[in-house]
Amino acid sequence: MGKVTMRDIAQVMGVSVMTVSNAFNRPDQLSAELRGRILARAAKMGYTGPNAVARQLREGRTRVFGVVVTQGVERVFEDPYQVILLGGLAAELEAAGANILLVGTGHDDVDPMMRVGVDGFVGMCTTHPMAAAASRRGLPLVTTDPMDGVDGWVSIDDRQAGLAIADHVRRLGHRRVTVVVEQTVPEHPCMVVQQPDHLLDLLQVLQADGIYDVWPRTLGVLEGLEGLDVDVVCSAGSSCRAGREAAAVVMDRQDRPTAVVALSDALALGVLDALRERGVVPGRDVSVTGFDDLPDAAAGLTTIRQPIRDKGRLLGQLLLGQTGGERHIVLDHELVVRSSTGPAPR
Amino acid sequence: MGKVTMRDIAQVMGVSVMTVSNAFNRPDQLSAELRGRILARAAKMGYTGPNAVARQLREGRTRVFGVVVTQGVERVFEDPYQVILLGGLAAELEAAGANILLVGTGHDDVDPMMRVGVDGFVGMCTTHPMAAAASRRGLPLVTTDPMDGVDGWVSIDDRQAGLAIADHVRRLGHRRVTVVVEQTVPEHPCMVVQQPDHLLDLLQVLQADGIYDVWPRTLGVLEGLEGLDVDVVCSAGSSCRAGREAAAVVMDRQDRPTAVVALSDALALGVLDALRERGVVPGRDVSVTGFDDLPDAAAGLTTIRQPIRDKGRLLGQLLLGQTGGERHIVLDHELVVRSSTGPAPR
DNA sequence: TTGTAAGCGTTATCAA
DNA sequence: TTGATAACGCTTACAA
Repeated sequence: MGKVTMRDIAQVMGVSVMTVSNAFNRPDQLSAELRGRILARAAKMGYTGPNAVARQLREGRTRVFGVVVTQGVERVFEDPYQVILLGGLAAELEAAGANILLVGTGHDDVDPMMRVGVDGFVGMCTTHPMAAAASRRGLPLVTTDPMDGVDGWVSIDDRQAGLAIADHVRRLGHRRVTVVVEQTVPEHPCMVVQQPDHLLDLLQVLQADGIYDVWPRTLGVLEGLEGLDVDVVCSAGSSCRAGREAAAVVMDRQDRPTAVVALSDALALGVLDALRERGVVPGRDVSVTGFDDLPDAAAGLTTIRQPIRDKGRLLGQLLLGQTGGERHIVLDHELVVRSSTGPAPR
Repeated sequence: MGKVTMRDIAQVMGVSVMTVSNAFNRPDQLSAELRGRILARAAKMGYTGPNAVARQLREGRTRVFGVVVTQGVERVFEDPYQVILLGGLAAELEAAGANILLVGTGHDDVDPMMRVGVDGFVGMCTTHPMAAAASRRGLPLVTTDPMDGVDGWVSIDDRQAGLAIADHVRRLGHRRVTVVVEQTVPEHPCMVVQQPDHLLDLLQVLQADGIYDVWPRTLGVLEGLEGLDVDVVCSAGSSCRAGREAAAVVMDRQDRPTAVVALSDALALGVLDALRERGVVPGRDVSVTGFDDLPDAAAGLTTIRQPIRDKGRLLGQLLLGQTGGERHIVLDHELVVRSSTGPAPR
């Protein structure tokens, strides 16, 4: 029961396995009458249709693409940026009859990347170490950020975007700025306020290991703020909650900054919450900027707009081989100024 | 290239295929020296490790579970409820070394449910028609709502919860109430204001087809509001946007209700947005209720709290066969009263 | 410690 | 229209 195969049916009906197979896949290859009898009999025997895995083996492809995330699968769902991106990817793949497999980092010694049956991988942001792993599989691999040795990537010019944000803040007259950086490495403590120079050293190490991928963005921001009085706070991931925690650290110190530059909207929205809780008015008392232009940012967050959904779509097309020659795609971004930023109070 | 198999390696090295297999899977089954040579040679030949699909076929399992969604994969990501549930499920499965496959409804004539290599299915809410399809595969199937013929489900007592909401609204003195119902069938027009009786007829048909699964909740609400002046609005899905649209219809009529009962928080949050845009103060001018207690509801939405994440976790355990005998799990819910509801204005 | 044989369940090819 | 044969790439059981 449940273990019925085409062979069983063929045997019982006195036909060949091939005929049974054809009954399921190639109706035109046999008489309607025989086909009907086979299907009926198969149903009666509890046959549940051609085994998917056997078929995949035989056909040499799975119609499944793996999305690789290093922070534990469930974290993906907490980050709106990733959720939107995934939505675009899903739309594209689904239209092509392909499915998405969420691949975690594994728990024990086994590397799940090696055991999943997929036709290719998408490396989500913050997941660079998996590049090597995916390459080991010898399968197509595309990523959400520029990276060497992959078969394609889709990104914006993160460094320029970082510069644009910094420039905006500087022009508003802010001289005392806190940058909230997403810290993706669990081993390193979060929420530590550091001087930029020391932080850059750390980040550069991470970047060299391929772990820290908002490096260009961070670099652009810090470069653009050079000469000002800058602090950096590392947050635990890119979520609203993390942003709130970060803001708590910043705001409860004496010597508050007049501007907080968060490296993602998710973080920035958390910062805004924390400010309001303290009766601080964003854009007047303290300016706040984000990055991504999530839907929630429309309520008044100054940020960098990037076409997140399109990123996902294009990654899907890249994977499906639908795009022409260009496999390194740089999308446009745009500074969107809203009410969360204003002139530095004097 | 890329097509190297164990046999190739075995041939080249003059050993058996089995030895090569062992070199990769059973280090203790051969001398470290030989193993080292094999691995080195394999790498040199461009072998990328044991073929995942072949292994799955041979081992008779994939370590993958399919999450079935009927509304198109990307819609899942728009619904916070589903996202949270998925997070819990992912955490549980990942801990067991299993992965999640997002299964869409397919585009052409092919039914993806029949072609994916999985060990079982999770039927997300609003996806009942897939129950039959999943059953056709003869694989374990668990769902987020009570359903016959499945191997398990995890839910709350939706009808009681609906009654609790209605009761709360009634006690506050509201006599003119609009219920916002999630309409999941694309074929039917949305945003149509209907009298409850006619709506119930429609919903009952959908329910009979297994398409409308907040049926108990809806029934509880309408039952609890019986005798009052009740209108019903059908929204397009359960999202903030849909809620905003629904509220627009409601509020722009003369003869506004004094209370809006939305059947999900996502909808309710959209309703709140729409009210505020119109200068209407929630809880004073118009009361609003939701359902789920999403994080965003904490800002002031009266709602029903249900352990969404736990639902996902338990579904995972059910699928992995980790729960004891009980395969029909009813979780607790709780009415949470916040500022979005208040006495009916007179 | 290494090798042999026999599938896992399907589909492509080519012959009948 | 139908059937026999040979893969697809691997691993379990058992033998050497």
